[in-house]
Amino acid sequence: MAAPEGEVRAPNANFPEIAKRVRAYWESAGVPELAMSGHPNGPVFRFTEGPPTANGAPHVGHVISRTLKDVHLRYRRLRGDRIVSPMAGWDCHGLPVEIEVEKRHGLKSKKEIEAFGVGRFCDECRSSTLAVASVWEEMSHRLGYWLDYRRPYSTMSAPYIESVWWSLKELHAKGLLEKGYYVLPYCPRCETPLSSHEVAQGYRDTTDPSVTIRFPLLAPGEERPASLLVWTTTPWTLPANLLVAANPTIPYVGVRSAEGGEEILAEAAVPRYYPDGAVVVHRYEARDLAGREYEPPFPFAGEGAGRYRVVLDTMVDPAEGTGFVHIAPSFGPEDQRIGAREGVGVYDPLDSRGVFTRAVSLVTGKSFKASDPILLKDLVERGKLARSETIRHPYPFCWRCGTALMFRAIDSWFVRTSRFNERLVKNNRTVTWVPEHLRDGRFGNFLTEAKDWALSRNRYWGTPLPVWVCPVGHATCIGSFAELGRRSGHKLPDGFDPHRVTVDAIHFPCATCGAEAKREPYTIDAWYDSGAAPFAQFHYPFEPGPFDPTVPLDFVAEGLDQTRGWFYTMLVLATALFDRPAYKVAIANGLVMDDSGQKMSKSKGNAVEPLALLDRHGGDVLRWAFLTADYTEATKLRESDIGPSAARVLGTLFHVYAFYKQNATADGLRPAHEAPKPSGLLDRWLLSRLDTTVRETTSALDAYDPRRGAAAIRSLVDDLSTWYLRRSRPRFWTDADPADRKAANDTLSFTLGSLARLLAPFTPFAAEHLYQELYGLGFVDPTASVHLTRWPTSNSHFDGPLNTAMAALRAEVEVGRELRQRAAVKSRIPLETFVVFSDALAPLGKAGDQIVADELNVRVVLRLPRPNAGQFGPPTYVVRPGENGVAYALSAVPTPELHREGLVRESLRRLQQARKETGLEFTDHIDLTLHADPGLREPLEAAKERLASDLLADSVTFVADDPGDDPAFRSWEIEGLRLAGRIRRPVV
RNA sequence: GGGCCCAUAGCUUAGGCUGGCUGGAGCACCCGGCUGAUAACCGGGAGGUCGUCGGUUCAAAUCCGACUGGGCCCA
Repeated sequence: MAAPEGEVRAPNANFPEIAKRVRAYWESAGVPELAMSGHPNGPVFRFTEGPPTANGAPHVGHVISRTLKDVHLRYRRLRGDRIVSPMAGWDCHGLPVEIEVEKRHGLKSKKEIEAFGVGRFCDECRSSTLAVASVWEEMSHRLGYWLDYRRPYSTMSAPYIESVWWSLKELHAKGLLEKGYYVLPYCPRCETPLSSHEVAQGYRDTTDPSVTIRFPLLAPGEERPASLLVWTTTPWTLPANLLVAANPTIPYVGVRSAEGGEEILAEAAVPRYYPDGAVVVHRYEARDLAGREYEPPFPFAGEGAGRYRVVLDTMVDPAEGTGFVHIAPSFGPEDQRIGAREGVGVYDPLDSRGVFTRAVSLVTGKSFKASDPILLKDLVERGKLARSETIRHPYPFCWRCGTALMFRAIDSWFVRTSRFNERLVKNNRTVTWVPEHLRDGRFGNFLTEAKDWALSRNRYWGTPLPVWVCPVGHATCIGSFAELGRRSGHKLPDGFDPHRVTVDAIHFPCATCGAEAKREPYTIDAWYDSGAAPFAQFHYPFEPGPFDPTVPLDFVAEGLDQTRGWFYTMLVLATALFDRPAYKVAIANGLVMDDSGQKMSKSKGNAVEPLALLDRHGGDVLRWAFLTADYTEATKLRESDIGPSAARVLGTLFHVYAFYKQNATADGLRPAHEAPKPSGLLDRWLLSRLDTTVRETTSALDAYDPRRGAAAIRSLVDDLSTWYLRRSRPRFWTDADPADRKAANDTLSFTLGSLARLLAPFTPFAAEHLYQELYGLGFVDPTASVHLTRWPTSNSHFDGPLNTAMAALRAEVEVGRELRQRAAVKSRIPLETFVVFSDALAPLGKAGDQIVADELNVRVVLRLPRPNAGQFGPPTYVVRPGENGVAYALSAVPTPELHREGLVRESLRRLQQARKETGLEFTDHIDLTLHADPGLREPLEAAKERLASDLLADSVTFVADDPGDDPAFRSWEIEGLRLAGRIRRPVV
């Protein structure tokens, strides 16, 4: 609905517009730079920006974590801290970048990449990397997240890589970086192993075969042919079968099969396999079966010592399958362990792309997954397939390219995190987690079970693993470019690029044996790069910088998904390198859901684009919405809810400011920078409330709970507008008591200025706008920014009893209003008496009673001892009991005199409205001409002086003749009496 | 399959650790008032099995257990 003409609206309460204007000021005046370089001698507040993947666009979840980070950084700056470091950062290496370049150039395999040229490929990766950096920066600017974007750290820069090398050498020297041949999750498309935390991101439900195969026991001489029933969901691993494992703790039985043979399985599995009943012909202990030999399902692996027999292992789950597990040591971690124990070697018939080699003639040239049906068909033809079904279960896929992963044994370099699990746990115990339960819950559990970190990747675009190995196998880990130059005998050129090709080309004689050492052809997990950010961003230890290896970061914040990612890798590196926690406080925000509670994702099409969202609402509004929601939980983003929550606070505050500005016009009225010392009740109360809010907000932000701080501010703004200002309005425009007007002006302006500073961390644009406007700073001087001021301190105005008494007084007023409504007398008509029957004193003495009288529009507020209550009652009074034996009574009937006064007030209100609708400012003088019916004319004439002063009328003239429908007049009917009035600007 | 977290009015939520009076508040809604007042202000009203079931207790939104739904993580 359109606003009625002439209605006064809060100016400039368009938050996206305000944000634009403020941003323009910040950028042209250089405010962020000044703020970020401020307090050079202040206490150090250690922070590191978690580097976003530089080729992935930001999503709404990032808006939350960036808001949380910015709130605390701004707060610390206002407290006088020096933030080390406010550097923005980019995570530039790794598969995501490679995959994008592969797509762009239509490269489908590593072979094609090598044909394309590794150097050229890496150049493409490098240049594609920062393509979305500008989107991130724009998002951050609109959100008001201040970082140093001009000198960001980048995980692909040479100094950064050198720091990473330094750290790897440290780990190597401590024996924590080792090569091994282990079964790892492996992506056949990317042709590289992945780490467990990468795998964790890619589980999806999928349908696989669920088949039971007969493994005939070799039992020359036995009359009845017996087979082991072996269950698997990966038929493609059967050609690599070398053993069958049984559980030593459970009983097995032989059951007569349809063909008359015997099928052996765990007794517990019988009901699942033979729901219609089974004829048990034999009972076995597991140890009876141990050592029995069987005919392998496929012959390709060939003979080998100890192969194709039953072994015992407790890892066999009695509740699943048949109680026999087929063991292919190259394709499962447990399989590898058992195979190694039994000394049967490994057999891996797949090439690096997961394609069967010639050795398995049946499926040669087929990929592992595609081989399942062919192998199964062959088993059927040979009568080996006992049962064939499908199963729906979670299975891991490559988190970046989506290909089904496999587990396979492969050479890889590891960080031996399992050797210092307890220290990870111990260091984590010192961390203040928000939410708290993460510490010993999800994150803590993960640490206890942390496995070795498979660090190496058989890829191209990443930090090269700085390990050179000679043919004998002596490994040399290089910890700096200088060391590499020394070893190789050539000084490295200026602008040396420590990536593959360049680094691969460097060989040197092995320090131990003199043979030529070549680099291990791996890059490292990009998560290691980001975990190194706290020190590598400073090129530690090669350059003097603010990094202190003995001290953890004060604060980090990221999405909950980073518990396995950045939060984890930082902790691992801090523990391994410096034997201390990585951070003191860690905030993890929940994911953002759409308005129906579904996870947002591009594929579902329900993702909200953060730039568009910021455009529509402005950074302040979005920040406020997220800060006042429970951001530690999954947060539903309902766009219709975003606006109102902030408008409630900021809109109200801007209105109060607009009121202030409109009235602070008298000579000598200036906004107060220092706390005034007013004597008036309301002023003292407001300053006390302000101080309460300063204390509460400070304690909330100190405890990393911005939500509590925001609630405190909201409460103050509400009290400011709906009580202080409502009760104080006339003080701002009457010249009757200049001292009082100044006191009101000082109190209000000081409170507004303090609120601007309190809001600065929460809603930086609106806070700046209010501050600049209030003090008339003009949006030009960078040093005058609210973000360069100091955080408000608690002052001497705090007055607990005053806060309590005012609350009690407001409760009395509430009761009075209720009674007035029961009396059915409009507030405009004054009533005689409001009585409080209580033994307690008036909450705020006479001044307080005056407020009550004004609020209720009564002549007198009486306080009487309780026993008197009986003398007051209907019909003269409306009464109401209160708490603790207190009672209230209000005159129910206005006297004729009061009624006349009500008529005057009603007329005044109409005329004021008319003034406003005529388009006059409050300061414009008028000439007023009135015609009224006799019953109205008499009280109006009696109140002529009041009419003149309230309406700023230089003349008030009564005319006896009804002006009729003269368009210069407006007319009203008041309680059945006619009033007509003409408002004119005075003729000069 | 295992673990962690969440559930209070149509919406956003306070309270929960430490059990105790009619479970507060804001938005939206209805009635009325007020206005030198904004996305207003003031009074009143309606709206809650505090997810469900069970247990402990004189007493449970709160403590315990199970379940349902949602989210996340592990395997």
